Amino acid sequence: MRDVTSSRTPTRNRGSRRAEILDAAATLFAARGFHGVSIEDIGGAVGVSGPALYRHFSGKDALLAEMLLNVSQRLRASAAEVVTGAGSAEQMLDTLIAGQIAFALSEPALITVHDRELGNVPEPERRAIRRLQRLYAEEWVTVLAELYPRCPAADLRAAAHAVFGLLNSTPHSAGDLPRETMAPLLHRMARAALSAIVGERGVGERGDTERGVGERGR
Amino acid sequence: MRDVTSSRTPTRNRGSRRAEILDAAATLFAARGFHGVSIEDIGGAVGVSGPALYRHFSGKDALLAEMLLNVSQRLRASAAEVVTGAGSAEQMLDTLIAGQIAFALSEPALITVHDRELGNVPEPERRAIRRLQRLYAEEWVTVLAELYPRCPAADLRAAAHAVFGLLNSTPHSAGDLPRETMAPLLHRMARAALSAIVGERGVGERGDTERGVGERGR
DNA sequence: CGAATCAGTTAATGATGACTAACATCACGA
DNA sequence: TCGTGATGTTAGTCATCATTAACTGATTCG
Repeated sequence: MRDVTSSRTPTRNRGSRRAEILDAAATLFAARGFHGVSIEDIGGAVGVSGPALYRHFSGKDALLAEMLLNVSQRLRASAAEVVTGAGSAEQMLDTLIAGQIAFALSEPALITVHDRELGNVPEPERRAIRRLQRLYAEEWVTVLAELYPRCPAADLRAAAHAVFGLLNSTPHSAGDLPRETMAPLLHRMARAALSAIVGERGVGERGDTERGVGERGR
Repeated sequence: MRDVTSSRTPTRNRGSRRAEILDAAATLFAARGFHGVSIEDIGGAVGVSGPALYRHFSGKDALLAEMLLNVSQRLRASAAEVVTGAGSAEQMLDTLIAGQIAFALSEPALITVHDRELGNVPEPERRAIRRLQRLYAEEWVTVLAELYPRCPAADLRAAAHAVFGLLNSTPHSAGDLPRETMAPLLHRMARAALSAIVGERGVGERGDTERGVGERGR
């Protein structure tokens, strides 16, 4: 359904405009949020003005939907490939981590939009995206379950999401470190965080039940 | 500047409406984004309709500004208190982590809005908020620098932000685990992630330079 | 050479939304 | 009791914005 690059590609410069628009829109959405960006803004960012977008997308919603669908498909496919392939669970986990880092570092805007704007995707494709996201997370859980068989799946899921948060934080603290330093640092941190899933007593076990920070405004 | 609860408090139920509005707005902003929420929506959420808000805030921007300023002040003050107080660096770090977890778990909406919507705050207070956020991060860096004196400050900063990402991920993976399980899990993961700042060779050092995930759409 | 289609353009149109104005309560304090 | 100020209400106003319409220039295929 919904033919991408309808039937034959438009003679000369194939879907380049389409990709250009998606790219510019991702950057803008990441910076100002879906509703903070106008069709005019997106058009302007690629050198055309306003309603030219409707030659490529059926609307702003559809643009966002395609963008997120694309991202979640890429992530999911790459994770599935890793987990289906050969190697120990340890190796798989390292490859999953490396893949997520590479993605977060090379496409920070997409990562940002991907976990912020799902709520603005219209319903048919919203479900599809959510499903792909869930499948992606489950690939991680599968590998983690092999490494920590005693651990409840819910804990593994929560831990996986926490690591996503860790790895996807790069867009926010961007630019401070060169990629060659940042990537191994994140990898080590993610690896260590996951090693801590199992509940050894005595690390920092106290204090988590304390009240909220600075209970003033109540 | 800009008197909160102007001069004397309004006769009966002091600033309760104000707080109520801030609370409802935080939830809405977290769910649909600043521009995705209308003044009517916010009013409706507290049982008044529309422009009643202007009796309490000078505008939508000002509402957001006050909300974020409040959050960053609370976070910063609590961290400063920890670091200024007594205890080893290890203890301080645990207390910082516990504080951040408590905040993220008890006020997920505020945490979400806090690191998404800064860009929509008008300029006078935008700088103030950014400054407080920076100071908060620097409290962490101070403690980390004591624990890892050989490590460049830039790395520590990046690591701190990564841990913020890890801890603040709770709003997204919300509900899966009870707080009594989630809090210690996050604490252990954060602690372990920070222990990995120092670059031991041989953990997962390969593979981070690989290409982006599923290099299709190019 | 056409005819068709792609890819743009500018000018409506119709909603929505932030903010203002003008008017109503109602609880005090003098 | 009267007035004053805090707090609401409803009905504009003015912008902004997504989307559509009507039209134009190319490029390619027959």
